[in-house]
Amino acid sequence: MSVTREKIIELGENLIRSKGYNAFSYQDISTELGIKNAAVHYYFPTKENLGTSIVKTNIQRFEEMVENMHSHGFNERQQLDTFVKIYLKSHREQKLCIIGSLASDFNTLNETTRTELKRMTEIILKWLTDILVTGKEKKLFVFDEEPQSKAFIILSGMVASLQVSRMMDKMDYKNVCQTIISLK
Amino acid sequence: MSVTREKIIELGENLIRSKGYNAFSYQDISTELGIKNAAVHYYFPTKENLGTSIVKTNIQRFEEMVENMHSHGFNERQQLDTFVKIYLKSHREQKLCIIGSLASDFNTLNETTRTELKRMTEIILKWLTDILVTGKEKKLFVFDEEPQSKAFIILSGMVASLQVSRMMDKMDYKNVCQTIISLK
DNA sequence: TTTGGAACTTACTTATTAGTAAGTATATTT
DNA sequence: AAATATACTTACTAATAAGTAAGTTCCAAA
Repeated sequence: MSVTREKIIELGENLIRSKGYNAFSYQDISTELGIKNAAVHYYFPTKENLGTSIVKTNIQRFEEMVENMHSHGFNERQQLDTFVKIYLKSHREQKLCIIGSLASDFNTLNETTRTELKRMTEIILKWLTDILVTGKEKKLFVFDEEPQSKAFIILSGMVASLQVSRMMDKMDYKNVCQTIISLK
Repeated sequence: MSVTREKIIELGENLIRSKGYNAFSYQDISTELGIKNAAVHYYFPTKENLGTSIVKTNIQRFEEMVENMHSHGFNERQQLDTFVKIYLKSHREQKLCIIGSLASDFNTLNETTRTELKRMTEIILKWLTDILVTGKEKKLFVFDEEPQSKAFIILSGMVASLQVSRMMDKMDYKNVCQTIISLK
């Protein structure tokens, strides 16, 4: 695959996560890459195309991470910790996650991008739920709630704590993440 | 105060909460109100003015709600339930809360709107923390975490559950809220 | 050596945006 | 009755947005 194409996706993702979908333009990308506006359209004819590709890339990256954890024999706790680490990194970079950024602009997204975003959310929630169920069976986690609700709350907590923490100066973000998962 | 002015603020708030700050225009407002674009600028010269006024109005509304609860002798549990009800209503209306919507666009907001949004977040978090502390003293709530962390997690949970639930079809949102506060 | 395609640029168009300057109608005050 | 203020409209400007059509450069295959 083309290097420029990959750079556009990467830059687009970072722009969405820092400025938001409706605040970034093809000009932002082309200027940064030292190419012309039309060159971005060459790879992604419309902004919808780019948006959808960015979400698809994120899904792929997540699935690769999960596969990677399996092949390394990570247990459920280690897998959950790895997931939380993604958010710790986002917090350090002062960026939102792709779900949180696009969720706010959901009503302005086109159908295909929406569908992919929904799919991504469902994939993560399913993975989280599975991990919670198996981890509980293995007595790695202790909790009383429905695994599905618990998964939903962990994801919501991660997504919004990035958003809210951006508005708070002093914040023990790591501690907040620990409390959110709070699986003894 | 002018009726038109109030209508603009109300409409602007709803537009931010459904489309996002960078996706709505003065045209959206003027068309809906049957007035001209310039009439909106008459009341709010710049979009920054409008954004700031919308946040300020929300702060005022929140403070009035708190005063109202105090004068009605609501205990801490009743107060927390009232707070959660705001989010249940938002969920029914398929809208985000003002904090969640603007948090995503935070980096594109001007300084004054940012400051007001920060102030609003701090006011809510302080109120939540106080309620948790007092409610725990009165043995209305039982929890082990730091009240500040708990307050942060409750707010984050409410904010993001609106965002994430918008992407999920079937959802027991009320149950999720109950689990988030999960104060026995 | 030509042909074809990939990766662009040039040079636009059209639409929409925030914002403004100057004017008008109507009601209120002096 | 004249002056003033309120609440707009008319008619713009300048900037930026997404998107496109046609051309160019360069490399690799036939």
